[in-house]
Amino acid sequence: MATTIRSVAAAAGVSVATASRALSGSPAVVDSTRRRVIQAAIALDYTPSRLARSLVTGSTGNVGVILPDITNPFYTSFLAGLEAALGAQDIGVLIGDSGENPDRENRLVRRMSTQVDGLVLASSRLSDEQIVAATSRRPVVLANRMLETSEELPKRLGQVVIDVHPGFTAAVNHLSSLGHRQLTYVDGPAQSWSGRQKRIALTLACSALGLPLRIRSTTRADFGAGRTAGRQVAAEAAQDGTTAVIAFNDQMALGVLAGLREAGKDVPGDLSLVGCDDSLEDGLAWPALTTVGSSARALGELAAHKILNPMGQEAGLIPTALIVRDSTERARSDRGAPVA
Amino acid sequence: MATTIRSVAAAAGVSVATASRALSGSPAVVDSTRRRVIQAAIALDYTPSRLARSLVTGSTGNVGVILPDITNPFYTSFLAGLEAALGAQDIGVLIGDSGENPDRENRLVRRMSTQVDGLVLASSRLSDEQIVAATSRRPVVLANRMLETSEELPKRLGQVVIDVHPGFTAAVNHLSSLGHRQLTYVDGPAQSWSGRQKRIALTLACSALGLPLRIRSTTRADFGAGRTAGRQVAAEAAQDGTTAVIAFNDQMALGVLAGLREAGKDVPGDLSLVGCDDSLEDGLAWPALTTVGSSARALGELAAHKILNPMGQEAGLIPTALIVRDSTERARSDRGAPVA
DNA sequence: TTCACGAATGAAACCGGTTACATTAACCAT
DNA sequence: ATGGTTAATGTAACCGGTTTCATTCGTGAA
Repeated sequence: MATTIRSVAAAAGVSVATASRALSGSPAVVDSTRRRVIQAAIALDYTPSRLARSLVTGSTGNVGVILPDITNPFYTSFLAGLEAALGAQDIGVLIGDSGENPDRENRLVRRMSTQVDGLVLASSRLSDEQIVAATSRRPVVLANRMLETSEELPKRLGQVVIDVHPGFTAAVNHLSSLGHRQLTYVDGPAQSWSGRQKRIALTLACSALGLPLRIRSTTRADFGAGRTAGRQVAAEAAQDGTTAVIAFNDQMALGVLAGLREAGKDVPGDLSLVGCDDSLEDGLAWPALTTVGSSARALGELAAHKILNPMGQEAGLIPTALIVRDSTERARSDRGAPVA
Repeated sequence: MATTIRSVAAAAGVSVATASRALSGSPAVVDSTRRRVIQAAIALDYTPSRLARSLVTGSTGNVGVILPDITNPFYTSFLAGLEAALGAQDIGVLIGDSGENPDRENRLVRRMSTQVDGLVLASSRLSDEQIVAATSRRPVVLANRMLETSEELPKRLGQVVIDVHPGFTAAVNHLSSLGHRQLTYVDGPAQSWSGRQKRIALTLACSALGLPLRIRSTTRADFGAGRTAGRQVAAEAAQDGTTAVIAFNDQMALGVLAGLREAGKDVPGDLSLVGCDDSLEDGLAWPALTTVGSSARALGELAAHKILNPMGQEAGLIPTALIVRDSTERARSDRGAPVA
């Protein structure tokens, strides 16, 4: 039923070898023959089977991507960047949603491994050992995660991450200069590697300024978790003196915003709020959210590049910067006072 | 290097045929043998090659999905539903972003066709003929789009759509009962099938009530297009008397919201606003957006079901309903007047 | 005892491409 | 003319599984 290369060869009156060579542009075939073959292929509407080709060449022409949550705009942008960069090279993209579940993620790795040339794991929830193990199946690029190992990295492992330091220290400096003296960080899930990076960056920046930092952990990184955290922050702000909140990502920041409002707090009137990722379209939040921005899309493109050119062991870095909008304001206690 | 079924067979001391049977659970293999083979497979960390299997069985175990824009939350939810439903059956998902470009979409169809068991085209930008042509390669499920053809449908074509009528007529009735007498619909791209459905539903509902409807078309369905449309609506509202706006989708509604605000208009004070898709997380918009809701996720799940069980020619339907929130309010001209 | 039959396993073809190697033919130098 | 190159094409093996068909062996009936 399907039109194979043998039917094309027959139609063109040549052997399958010649047909294959003619279609793949080998120079060892004379022009007149090539024309005949191509004409036959067009006439029969022939499309070569990627499966068969992959089987013999050993390269499949597609890569697998595993994300913790397709729905999250950060991963969506990441995926868009990745897909665009790979699609431009005519490479296919297999996706899997791990639902932040390591077992599921591992199953996806196994499942995909035999039909991709490489795997991109975004914010992987696997253990270092599991990741190293995956490496023995296919080349792997970690995005938004790095191995803890100080030993030499597996040869077939690449890493691309967002460097949160510049953005988060800028955020702390910004809040400090606005007179905020007690910050609260609403963290994401404890296993998250990037969450830890953020905690470190914030802790560093705060201690450099002698500012106290309160860290509030959550189990998920979504709107709902942010909301309950927001309510709690509001309830305890009177005691602990928190006047500014930094959130793990923008979705949680929106949740915090909602939680604070439910508790009768105004942003930025009562508390200032800083998000992360700059994943919200203009005007999507009200007030517009001050956020630590970085391009998830750029991260995706970098990951694509890394999986195609495995050379280079150093981690690829995408920088962050603070994007000041309307959700941060001078601390109430500091209002009217001269600028520091 | 890779561990193949032959190495497993050798290790277990059986032929490849027996190894294959043992692993695929054929009853024609005695238990003791099966155990030996399985042990060998585990010892060698054997994972069967999907490629090789597909080549001979003719079924690949994955489906392709083509979306106009991965970044759009509607398609993201759709994709999430689809991936979840297919993943549960251990079916892989290949994605492609057409960028709303028919040529690109066609290339993706060709590219994927040899490595998937079926194709899901979401809001396809292809012509009816092109879609029918794709059908001859693989079974196709159209999502959010139907063929115009009155002739018999190709046997291998399924359709799943969102039935916009209930939601949109409810929206019109809702606005009408609030005293709005001139509505403006901010449409999406003209080629969009679902856009046409929405125009039809609105026109019908309005004429049933004797309400005039102004339709404003745009070229893209994103925030930016909504914003410029919002500015224009604000500028002309004084002349044409528009007091309520319905948007093609929530992203555009947010754009319209931003555009109106830039022009000094308040929502819902000056104008009421209705979105579509209910794609925004709780509290993501301010004020919370009244919207015509339907579950893109459910549509994705239905598409997954349809591609797995091709039986049934009738289009699958996902209903819509109006979700009233805070962006719609009694028309200013009508305030203080008794409720109709 | 012999034969038929069925159960368990093995040998080999096959899926649709690519590619190493063999073959043919044409051309040039001797 | 003859032998050696080289260019163009053909033959067949191969990728890693599945599946058809053949083979072997044990068992029960004749």
